[in-house]
Amino acid sequence: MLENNILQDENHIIQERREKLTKIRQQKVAYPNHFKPKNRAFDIHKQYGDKNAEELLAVNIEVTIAGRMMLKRVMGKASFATIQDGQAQIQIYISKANIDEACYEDFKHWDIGDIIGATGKLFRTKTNELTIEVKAIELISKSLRPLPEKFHGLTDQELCYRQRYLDLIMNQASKSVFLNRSKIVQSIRESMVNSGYLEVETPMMHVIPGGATAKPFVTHHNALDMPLFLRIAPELYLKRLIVGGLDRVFEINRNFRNEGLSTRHNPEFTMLEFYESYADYHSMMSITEAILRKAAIDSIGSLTFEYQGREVDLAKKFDCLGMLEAIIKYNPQYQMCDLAKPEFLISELAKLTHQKPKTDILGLLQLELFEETTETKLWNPTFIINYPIEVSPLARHADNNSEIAERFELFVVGRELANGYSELNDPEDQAMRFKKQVMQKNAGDEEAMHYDADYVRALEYGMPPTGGCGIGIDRLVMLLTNSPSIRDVIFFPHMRSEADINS
RNA sequence: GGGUUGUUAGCUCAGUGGUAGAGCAGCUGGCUUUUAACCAGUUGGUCGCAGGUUCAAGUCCCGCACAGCCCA
Repeated sequence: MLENNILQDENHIIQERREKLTKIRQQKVAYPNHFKPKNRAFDIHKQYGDKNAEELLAVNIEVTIAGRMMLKRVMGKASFATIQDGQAQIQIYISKANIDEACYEDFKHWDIGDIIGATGKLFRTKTNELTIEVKAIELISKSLRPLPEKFHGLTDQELCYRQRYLDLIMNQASKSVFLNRSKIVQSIRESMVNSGYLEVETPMMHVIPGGATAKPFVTHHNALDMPLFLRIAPELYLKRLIVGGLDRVFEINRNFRNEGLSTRHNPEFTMLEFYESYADYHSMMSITEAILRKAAIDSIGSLTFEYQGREVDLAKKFDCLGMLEAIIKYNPQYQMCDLAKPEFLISELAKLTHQKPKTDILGLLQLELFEETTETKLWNPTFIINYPIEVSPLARHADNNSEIAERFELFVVGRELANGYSELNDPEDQAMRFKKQVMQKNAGDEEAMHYDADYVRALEYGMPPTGGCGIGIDRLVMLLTNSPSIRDVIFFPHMRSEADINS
């Protein structure tokens, strides 16, 4: 059955190449592991890119490279090929006059996509291209599948996502997105470590899913015969560490949410969360600004850039607005007094969404109206503060107003990028908030939180006042790499299974 | 979940109800400085899957799968 499926997408090109491979196997080790490249194309260009033909001749530099053959031009007794290694491409020149005749004949039958190694000295061609004049060349790894067409490359989005390896071979722009992703994550680590934060790892499998309002994935532990949930957020564990006295902690890791897929949602996504004792949501906003600026500089080298054709400016101090203020600022048809009336909000939301809101809780209605009318209009970075307490069950309430959480969310290009607050460290208040969540869950809200008794117990030992924040790494990478879809910044985004490959 | 567009050779794409096409890749031959090399010849198809209408379907109709975009 398996063999059947493997053969299913065989074609005559693959057949030809298998026959070539069979011949290679008869002569030598087909996939040898002895070739050691001494140079990389990027370094060669960097080091010798400014040397002219005479200078190259004078210094007589010999290099040894290995990589994938991307282009091949055979002209009788001499040929050119383009070799691509990790970072760049370089041209090689193979003349029958310079190498063994049998080897040259072999080379003529090697395919685009094959991985080869070559040694030779650098020179410039008539058209002034830096090129390696090959004196020894060998096939290192035979490629059985044809690469996409050399000019158009791979453009089918679905294939780019499903066969990312092929996308990375063919599309330098795609590779560059992922190089930037790595730089961004590295930059964030530096920001945190430089500020005295300790990088930690907390469980990915939770007995009680917590730290966010979201549907979890469920799995089962056989030996203990118990259900386990893939984590929706690390928050409650990181704050347990704050209770334990690790006073500045951060974690960059995956969260899992059992929700729909979209250009902004993948079921597993990467979050940075960080917590600092004796800090509050204002200090978290400052740190967030600093992290984003450093990440932009360290990856793309600028604080201003385009996202999907429109300028984004991270240089100016980020705007900061109350949630209700923001609604009114961007939707002047509303009055502040209206936004305190549930019946007004219900009728507005019904108009906007063409369905009756599922809740009559004031804070939830206000948040929903904000999401409907305002969120997408927040293009340049804007902190939204003064969230209703009902939608912030883990956040401290303001000292002078028990209805308002000391919480912010950061929006950029109309999307939520970060969420932080002064953490709720009053164990009795937290117990009450969990109880309210449980009531909502019992009333049918699948996303409401569970009661986490161990977390309350931890708070009962005393947690210092703490500020905490989460930043969506995938969305940050989208922003800084001008990527329209979250799938463009995740190597292997979740896809429905292919009908014919694994069935 | 709804709307919409797409799915044709390994890739990129044409295709007016009447014999399934091109370029690249592959194969054969030619060519000692090419640049998506070039020239000549040539192989390769379950037209996403399954039904229907029709003398005749890649093309029209229905359903399904997968994907893109928009909306929720």
